[in-house]
Amino acid sequence: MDTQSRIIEAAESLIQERGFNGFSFQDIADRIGIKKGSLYYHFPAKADLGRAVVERYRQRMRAASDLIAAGEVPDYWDALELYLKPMLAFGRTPDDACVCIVLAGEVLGLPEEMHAEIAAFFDEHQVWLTSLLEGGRQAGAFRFAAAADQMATLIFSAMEGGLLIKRIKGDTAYFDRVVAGLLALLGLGASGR
Amino acid sequence: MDTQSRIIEAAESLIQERGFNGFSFQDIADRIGIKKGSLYYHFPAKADLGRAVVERYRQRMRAASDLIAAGEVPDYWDALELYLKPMLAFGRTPDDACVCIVLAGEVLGLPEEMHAEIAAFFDEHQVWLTSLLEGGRQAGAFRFAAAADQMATLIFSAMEGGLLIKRIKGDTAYFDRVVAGLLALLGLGASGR
DNA sequence: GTCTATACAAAGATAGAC
DNA sequence: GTCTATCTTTGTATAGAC
Repeated sequence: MDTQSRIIEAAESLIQERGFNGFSFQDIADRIGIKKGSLYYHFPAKADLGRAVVERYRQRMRAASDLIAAGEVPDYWDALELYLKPMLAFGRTPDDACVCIVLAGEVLGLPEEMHAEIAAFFDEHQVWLTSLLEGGRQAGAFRFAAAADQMATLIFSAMEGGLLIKRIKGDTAYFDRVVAGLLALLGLGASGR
Repeated sequence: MDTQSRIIEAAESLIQERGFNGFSFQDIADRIGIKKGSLYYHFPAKADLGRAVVERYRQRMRAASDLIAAGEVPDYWDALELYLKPMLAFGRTPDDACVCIVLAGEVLGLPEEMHAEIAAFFDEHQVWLTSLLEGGRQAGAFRFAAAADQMATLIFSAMEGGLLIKRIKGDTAYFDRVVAGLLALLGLGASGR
């Protein structure tokens, strides 16, 4: 892999572990075996690297929605499952969490350049999940009592919060309970799956 | 107020805004109008201050549960309302969030001394909310489909996650939707209130 | 593209005067 | 208890050689 990508990758995992202000260029240099000074050839400032990390992460987390939006996954249940896959995968390890929710904690300590990227992540997932849920309900695949946008907000918030909490406990069972609670309440389980 | 408390208070709001690695003793000195060196008389190291902040925060957030546990709030609905009050208050401002969920994001970048305090916060709320919900159900005040511990985990995670997300959007309506979704799904609204 | 060297500021922390 | 002064290390960043 090219150096730029390796830098972004190392930065992503450092952010996820310690937050944006919890690592330095030196840490990255150590992890990928390059000298600190060389990093500035690829990213003129730490803020630029931060922005690149979120951009890449955002794009990666959008992969499922793109497939689904393109009509490649006609079944609503398959679509929901595919969409939630990456988050559920984080939940299955003791130490992983969503990069954007970690960064959200530090808001005012972050360079301005990163704010919009992070906010956009939450916005697009909010919009997208809402329309998946609404579509699924109209198609008769999902059944739930509240408004679709409330539903989407609830699901997403619970997963994001759950990831942070399970991690500090080092206990994947915590996140499992979030998911189980969600499934039970959504009445999703009632509709055939 | 005494200097120690003013230091802890300033640190708490700085942590909440920027995370633990996003502020320095200099920032605190500036906020409360004292010299940086003087802070070390009260807290020998930043880690000690961090620990003190979480301890105080934890105690404050336990106030409602203590009252309720002491039998001072006989009605389950009143108890739930009182218990959730501080979190809901965070939700009503654009910039507030729970100190512990902010810190949870930085885990590996935090001094060891803080880990146990933070984990304890989440543990005690998990245990306590579970028993409140279970008690309320048995008393016929609450009605919900899932297990009480799943319910508690879901409610708490959703609020914690929701606070971080509403803050980065600067949009209190986001958190309102979390709460609305929770109420709708819990079927809590169905039982008389 | 990567390295070494270096500038410069800030952070964490200590010592000693008042 | 608070101040000034100082030390040390780290972090961000730049310059110039290879």
